[in-house]
Amino acid sequence: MGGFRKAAVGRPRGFDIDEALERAMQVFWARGYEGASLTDLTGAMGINKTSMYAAFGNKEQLFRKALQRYGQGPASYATHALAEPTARAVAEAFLRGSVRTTTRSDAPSGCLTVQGALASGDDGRPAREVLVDWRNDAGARLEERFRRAVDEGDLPRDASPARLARYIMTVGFGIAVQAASGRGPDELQEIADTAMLGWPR
Amino acid sequence: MGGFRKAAVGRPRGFDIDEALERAMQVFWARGYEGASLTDLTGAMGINKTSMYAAFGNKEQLFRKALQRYGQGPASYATHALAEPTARAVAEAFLRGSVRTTTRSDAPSGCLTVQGALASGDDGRPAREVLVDWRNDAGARLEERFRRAVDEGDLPRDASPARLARYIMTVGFGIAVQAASGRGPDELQEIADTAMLGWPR
DNA sequence: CTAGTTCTGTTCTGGCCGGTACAGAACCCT
DNA sequence: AGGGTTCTGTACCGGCCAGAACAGAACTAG
Repeated sequence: MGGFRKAAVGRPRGFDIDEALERAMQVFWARGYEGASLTDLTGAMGINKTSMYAAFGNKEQLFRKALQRYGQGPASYATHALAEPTARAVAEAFLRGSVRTTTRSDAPSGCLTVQGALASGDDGRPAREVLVDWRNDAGARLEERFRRAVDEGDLPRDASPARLARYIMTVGFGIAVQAASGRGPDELQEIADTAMLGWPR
Repeated sequence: MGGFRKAAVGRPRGFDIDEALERAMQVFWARGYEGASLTDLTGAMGINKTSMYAAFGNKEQLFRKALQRYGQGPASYATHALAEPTARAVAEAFLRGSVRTTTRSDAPSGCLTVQGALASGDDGRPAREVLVDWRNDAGARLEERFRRAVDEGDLPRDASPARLARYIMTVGFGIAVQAASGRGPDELQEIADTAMLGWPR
């Protein structure tokens, strides 16, 4: 009884909701939350406003869906990196992933979660808050992974998981800013390598 | 024979142009270029639109003036740091300055040049470009200083000034993002210290 | 076929955006 | 005093914003 995601009755949707979300994600990625107007979004999605509202609710909910997709797609490196066997390998994979993701040729430069809403007017506040949470979550998962590494003896006893996680996140954010400024993948990977020079041995 | 900055004749300006610019800078700092509306700006400046247009030209020129003031005021650490005697001291002073500036209690969190316009709509493009230039300039001056350090034997022969400068800039940007996410000065200084662990000896 | 449901395109809204026109106020110089 | 100049306040502009109303189209279930 009930709980169908998609209704079996009524006029069928005339567009691919997944593809439309992908396009919307790219627009948010390039222009940020407030910088992306409904006209920009629906234009890229190939639908009109009414269809967008029917399918996603409103602009903010569309953004949340797009962010979710971002986390499962382009930013999945942040999760996959945690599976590396050592803390060093995790950090390296994380930074390598951030370099690749922020300099893809088929997507905007930079990181959606950084560009999305660092500063904004009042309308952008909800987006800003959800992005702050998103970034903090990513840091917390990294910290947890490093804590495990200490427990396993992979990191020295006196290493601070929180400190290392914050450091790696910070470098990742910095890489995103540099990518948005137009730096290429080679320069950024060099930065990532430099950042690992001080890693505990 | 002309060239007067301020006219000697006509009704005198009814507000302190310097103080108004200071207020405008803070609004741009907190909300970014596009996020700061003329209503926000003139409200904080204590004047109305007409006066702002008469004094500064338009929103973009006001932003440029505010950015200039930012460089000479809150962000002057970037220049002062270059005067430190060693490359390590320069890097440390630069990061320390970025931590302090992005976590001042009397100013918005974060860095104006990062928050101002990372991503934006079409209207924000000029601001975005001027900020990219600003950030690149800061990196170039750091690189030049490190190059001198190599010449002086202060840094090892095989050290890459460009690489080190980009790394320090990247960490500075990352710190700015973290500050905007609400991190406090102690956490950020710890990050800065961590970032220096890999510095060439 | 009809009724019910859902999607689509057009049209409209009130509000805010950056920017301007204009009249009057406040000053200097003669 | 009077003219020239510059600043200030009000009122206004077209344009875009996010969002809603509504009619009709396209489907399923009976």
